[in-house]
Amino acid sequence: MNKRQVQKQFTHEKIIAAAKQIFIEKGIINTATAQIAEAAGVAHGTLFLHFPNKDSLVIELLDVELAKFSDSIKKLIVETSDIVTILEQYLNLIQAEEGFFSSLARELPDYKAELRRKILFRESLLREHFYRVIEKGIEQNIYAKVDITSALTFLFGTINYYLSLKTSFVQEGSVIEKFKPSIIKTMRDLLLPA
Amino acid sequence: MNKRQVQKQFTHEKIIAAAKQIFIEKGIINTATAQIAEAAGVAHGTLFLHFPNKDSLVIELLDVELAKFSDSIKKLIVETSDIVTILEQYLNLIQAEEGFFSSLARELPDYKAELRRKILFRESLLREHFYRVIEKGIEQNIYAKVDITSALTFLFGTINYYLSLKTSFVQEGSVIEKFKPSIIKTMRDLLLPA
Amino acid sequence: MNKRQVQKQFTHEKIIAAAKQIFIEKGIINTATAQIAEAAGVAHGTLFLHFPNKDSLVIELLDVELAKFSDSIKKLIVETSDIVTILEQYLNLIQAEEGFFSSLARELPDYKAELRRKILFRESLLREHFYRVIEKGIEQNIYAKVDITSALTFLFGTINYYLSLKTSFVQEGSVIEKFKPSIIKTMRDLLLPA
Amino acid sequence: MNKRQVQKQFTHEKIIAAAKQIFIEKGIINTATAQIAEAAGVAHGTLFLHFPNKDSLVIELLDVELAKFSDSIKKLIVETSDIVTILEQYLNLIQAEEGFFSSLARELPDYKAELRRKILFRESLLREHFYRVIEKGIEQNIYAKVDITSALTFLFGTINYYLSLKTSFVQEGSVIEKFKPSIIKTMRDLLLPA
DNA sequence: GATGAATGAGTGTTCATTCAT
DNA sequence: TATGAATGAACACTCATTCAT
Repeated sequence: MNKRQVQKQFTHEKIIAAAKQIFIEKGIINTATAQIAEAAGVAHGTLFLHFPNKDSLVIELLDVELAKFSDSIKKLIVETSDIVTILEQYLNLIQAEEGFFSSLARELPDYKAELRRKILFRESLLREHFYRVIEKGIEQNIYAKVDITSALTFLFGTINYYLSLKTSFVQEGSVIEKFKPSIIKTMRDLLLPA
Repeated sequence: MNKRQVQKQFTHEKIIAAAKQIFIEKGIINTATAQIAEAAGVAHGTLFLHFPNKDSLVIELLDVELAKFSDSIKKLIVETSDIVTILEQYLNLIQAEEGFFSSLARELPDYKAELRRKILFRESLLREHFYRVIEKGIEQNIYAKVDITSALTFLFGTINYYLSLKTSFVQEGSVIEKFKPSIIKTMRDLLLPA
Repeated sequence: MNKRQVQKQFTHEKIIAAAKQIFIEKGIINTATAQIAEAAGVAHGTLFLHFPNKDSLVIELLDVELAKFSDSIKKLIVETSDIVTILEQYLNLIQAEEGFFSSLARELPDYKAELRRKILFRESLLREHFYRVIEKGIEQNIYAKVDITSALTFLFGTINYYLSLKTSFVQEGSVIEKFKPSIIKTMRDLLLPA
Repeated sequence: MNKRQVQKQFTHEKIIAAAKQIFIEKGIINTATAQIAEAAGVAHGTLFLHFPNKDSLVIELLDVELAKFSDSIKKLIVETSDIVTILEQYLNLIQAEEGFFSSLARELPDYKAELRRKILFRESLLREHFYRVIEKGIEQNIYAKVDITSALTFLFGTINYYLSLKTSFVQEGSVIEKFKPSIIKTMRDLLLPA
């Protein structure tokens, strides 16, 4: 990669980084492209040199971040078989990027159908992993015979709920941290009833 | 109330009614005040005579609707003691106004803090009712000893999740209807494990 | 008409008048709506209160002006039967609004198909009037048996040519005035050959 | 010419060729320089290495093309003395490059004064040729004693009119072909009245 | 000589809010 | 009380031109 390409990629990353920062701070849908460019330290027009339109920027931003996240999760799930441990670590991963996931949860319903589909598809892949772990546990009589699909929607729905309304639940600090014990407890109540 | 006041209230209601209709159809945040006024059959400026700004209109609209809804729920909960029956009827009530609740769930994260607080406060009242019913059931050894708070967040989180992403889950018809059995099943799995 | 309506119409006319002025001076396609608004002494947004978009403004401007012109022509043609006299007066009418017609001729090829069709339709009505006058003259053996349609395209094409390239033919003053004798002479050569 | 110069000229020609293609397809005024560069297979910046600005490119493009055309015409006129034959062949030459001439006619009024002057100068040279042929015919009592200058403006004006509004007169195919008979007939009516 | 990333002023259009009528 | 014309900042996006590589 020559200097030119390095420079270009650097600019690209500056834009994505600035966009991510803004995304976390206040969401990106209601942020003007001019502000994103300014935060990135590039001219407004430059943004459109790297992304054909605002949507594409958002899509790439989310795609990249979610891909990173997916990788971490996959690794995690392969290494562990206990649902509680997996859940604990999954929540830790979310907590580590809570600003990001909070914005995502908040804005998700406003995204264009295509982007929403992409994101929900990733979620469904994740769900499948959880599904198999629980399924196996049920087969081995470790977990109660629950409706796995609904149990998972409970799980994902709850996490989403807390994330999307984060600012209503905590003034500062992490929502996930605050509610982690209760989320885990309930999944345990469901899968391992006394 | 003299004639003038009657007229004023009538206009006020026309605006709220039109706003509600629009709120259900496409949400209100991305609807121009001019369109709301037009739908209400009043001048654009009239809207600002009745509401100091757009936010106030949204606040009142939601307040009124949620108050009505709360009343129905209260009645329901007083009359019944079985959580599954209550849940069933609660979901029916939501389903009856699904357009409204779907828009609410979608837009909730975008509302100003004050409005969000109001709405969540109402939800917390509701939660308390559910809480007491479950608590009683646990005391009477009918339900398992679950963490009630988290169980309820699971419940509300899930419903919120389906509502906010309604269009991703159903092309037409009701999401609540579609997932009602699974929601109820999971609550039952949680409270009444085999 | 109450004060409100008067005021509105006044603003509307101010915009149209400013637009016409600009249209004559430099054409309107390459003029920003902000400049038109400024010239009219109204806010930029006001322009879009009176016209849904820039095209509509152009269409109304041309429609109104061409309608006025058409009326004058109709009157003229009804009153006169000698083609040379008609032509002379027709050219005088164009000359009276030469700035306008020059811009029109210049921009015509750039207009959206619909607008171009509208304008050419008006021209075709005009052409019909000329057609009938010449046809009658031929029947009465006053004029030579020319192909009327092509003769008229020669006429309109020529006028259009001079108008669209006005600035290339005269530095100041009127192109129509300059070439009127030659245009009339040629039509005479064609219809009344020695 | 060394290798570098050869390369440079090659690039130069590639740009001109691409520009011509685009000019014919959709005009060049409303085409971005980036698109022209892309069509030429060179970098955007390269274009400005060969032409100080967009206008210069247009000027050279038209100059080269019109020079070629002029040569063909000159040859044609030298070889023939009958105005109808010349006219027929002149129209054939235009028709052979109708896309080019149609774009030219459409955009001509929008060009900068200097370019317009250049183009009209070439036209005037052409006109002179026609002038002399007709003048000779009149002297020899073959043609009627018409005002030659105006007759020629009629001719050029008409052709220009059809070309500039080509899309309004034919959906596909050639305008010149369509109106050739009528153009010729009218010139004949004018020069050779019954 | 060629490249192509960067620039930034400019475009048409929207919309919550104001205020004279 | 009700009206609706007017405002102007804000928006996403374009493009001829520059200049470091």
